[in-house]
Amino acid sequence: MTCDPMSDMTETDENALNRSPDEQASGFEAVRTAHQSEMVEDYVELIAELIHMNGAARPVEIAERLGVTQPTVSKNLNRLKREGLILQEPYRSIRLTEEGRQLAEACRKRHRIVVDFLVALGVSQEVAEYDAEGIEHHVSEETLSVFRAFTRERSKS
Amino acid sequence: MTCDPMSDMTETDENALNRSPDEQASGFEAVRTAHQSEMVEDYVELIAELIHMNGAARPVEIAERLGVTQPTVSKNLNRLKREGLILQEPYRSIRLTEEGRQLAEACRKRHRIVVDFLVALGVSQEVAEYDAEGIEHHVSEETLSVFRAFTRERSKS
DNA sequence: TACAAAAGTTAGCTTTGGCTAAATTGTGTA
DNA sequence: TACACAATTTAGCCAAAGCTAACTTTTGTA
Repeated sequence: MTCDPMSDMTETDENALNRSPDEQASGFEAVRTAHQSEMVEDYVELIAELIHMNGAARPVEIAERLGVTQPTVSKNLNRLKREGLILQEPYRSIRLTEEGRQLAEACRKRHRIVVDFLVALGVSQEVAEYDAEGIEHHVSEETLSVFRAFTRERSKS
Repeated sequence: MTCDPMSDMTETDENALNRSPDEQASGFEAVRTAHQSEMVEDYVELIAELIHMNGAARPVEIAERLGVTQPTVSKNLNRLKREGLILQEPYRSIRLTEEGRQLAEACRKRHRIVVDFLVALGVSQEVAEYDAEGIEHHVSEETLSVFRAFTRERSKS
C-alpha cells in the first residue's frame, strides 16, 4: 500500500489504536470541558495579576492583555459575576471574591509549575510562557506532579 | 495585606508579570487560533486511524470515538470536505485526500511525540494518552524538539 | 466648571460546534 | 423480495465567544 500513512508504526502506536471507544471519547470530552473553563481561568488569573501590579484591574487593560475588544471583556465579566468570582459596580474596577481569589491562586500556581518545568527541560523562557498558556488547561494532577518532581530534581544539581 | 494571593512570588513570577501587553496577548491569541484547528486535526487523525484499523472510516464510529452525536459529525465532515481534506459521496464512507493524509500523518507524529515524552517522564500510559489529546495542540516547534530530544536521551539508558 | 477624550456598556451580528427530531438512504435477513 | 433496523443527513435550536457601532459614564484638563 503506497497510501497508508501508518507504515512506520511502533508498538506504542498499536496500543493507542487498541484503546476502547469509550476511553478515547473521554479524552476528547475532557478537552471540550477544559475549553469551557479556560476563559474563566484566564480572566481570573489575569485580574489577580493586574491587581497585584497596579492595585486595580480595569477592563481596558484586560482587553489589551488578552488581545480582545472591550465589549468582549465586558460580556465575559458578566459571566464571572454570575459565577460569583468577581465583584464590580458598573463603570468601576474589578475586585475578586474569596472564591475568585482562590481560583486565581490555583491557576497561578499551575501556570508556574508548567513554565518552570518547561524551562527546566530546556525550553526558552519566552516560548515556555507562550506554550504554557495553552498547555496549563490540559494537564492532569498526575502529570502536574511529575512536572513538579522533575523541576525539583533538576534544580537541585 | 492579608488578601493578596501573591505573597509567595518568586523571581520568575515577577518576570512573567513584566511581559509586555503585546507579548501576553499574542500568547492568548495563539491559544484561540489553536482551538480553531483542533477540530479539524482531531477528525483527520481519527479518520486515518479508523482507515488503518478497519479499512474504512464511518461517521458512526467517528461519533462514538469522539463522544459526540452523528449529526455533529456529519456537520463537521462537511467542513473537512470544504477544506479539501476528505472525500465522501453521500451515505458512503470517508476517504482522505492527499492533503488530508499529510495532515493526519503530521498530527499522528506530534501526538506520538507528546505521549512518548510523557511516558518517558514517568506519566502512566493511560494518563499520557488522555493529557496528550489536549496538550498536543498547544506545543510549539521548539518545545516539541525538546520533548523529542528528552525521550531519545531517556530511552538510551 | 465645562467639555473632550477615555473607559465602560449595550445592542445586535457572526461563526463554531454542540444538541434533538425527523427525513432519507442503505443493508441484512426472514 | 420486502421490510425492519441501522446509518446518514437535514433542519432547526442553543450557548459561547468573538466582533462593530452606538450609547453612557467617568475623568482629566483647559
